[in-house]
Amino acid sequence: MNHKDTADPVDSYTDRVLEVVERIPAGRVMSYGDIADYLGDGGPRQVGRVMALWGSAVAWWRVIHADGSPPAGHERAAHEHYVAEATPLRSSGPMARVDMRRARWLGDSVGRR
DNA sequence: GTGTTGACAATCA
DNA sequence: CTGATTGCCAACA
Repeated sequence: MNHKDTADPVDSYTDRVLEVVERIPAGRVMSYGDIADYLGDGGPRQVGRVMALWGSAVAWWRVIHADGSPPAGHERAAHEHYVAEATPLRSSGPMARVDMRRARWLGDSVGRR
């Protein structure tokens, strides 16, 4: 029958990444690598690609770099959200970034910190 | 099939 | 803190 099924559910991987982002509570953030690690597949670049395409449909400001810096080109927009969401910031210098040590959120890890 | 690019990450200077 | 370098993986020309 079909030689190859055109399975195009918007990419199962894309759907999985967006679902995790939706799961991130306000005031917390996850790094691209953390999401990839949480899914157990792909890499930080694959997550970044999904966010670039569908990020506008989710809380993209809660997905940032591993060093706590917002995505390129949206630093200003992200900063507005952090203030509104009461995200722990660390303005230890000329540029403000998220305090990953406190804002980093993992799945149902109760024993965080 | 190869080379380049990208909303990345970690390490070194 | 800034910059450069390497590793990683997928999409694109």
